[in-house]
Amino acid sequence: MKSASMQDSDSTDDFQAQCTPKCQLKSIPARVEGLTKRRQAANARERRRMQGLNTAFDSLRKVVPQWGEDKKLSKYETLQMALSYIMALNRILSEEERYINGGDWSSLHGYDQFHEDHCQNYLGLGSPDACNHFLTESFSH
DNA sequence: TAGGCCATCTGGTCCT
DNA sequence: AGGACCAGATGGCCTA
Repeated sequence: MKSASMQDSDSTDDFQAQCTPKCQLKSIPARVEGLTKRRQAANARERRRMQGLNTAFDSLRKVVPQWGEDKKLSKYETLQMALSYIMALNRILSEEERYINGGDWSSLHGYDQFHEDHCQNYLGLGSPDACNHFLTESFSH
């Protein structure tokens, strides 16, 4: 790729400045090979790291409410969904505490707030039917 | 076909 | 020195 070739030529220039022509002929292929091997090892590590990240995203998708069975949430959507879901659960917990301390379930708004936040801000779903279906699916378990 | 999403490569930076 | 993490670039695939 573009940046790779730039970097390779830069390091080759540095090397040529410190080495005789004979030395260069002998060692450049070995040096390039060494660089290539290190690069490939770094690429493999990066691939593993990103695969680990994707595994984590998959785990998150499993515990977060999801639209239907077919539509896989994107990474961005997964993070936004997790955020609003956690916030909604927090609200429910704090309102439950209020109820236990003499409050009233009619003031339970966490569920509604999650509905409003997520449908409108994150998924851009303005339709009441779509949002109601989402609510039913999300909190039925 | 344009736009969104993703995987991969890469170089730079920080940490151990 | 080597590994982890990050962000930019690039190309492939899919969908409206």
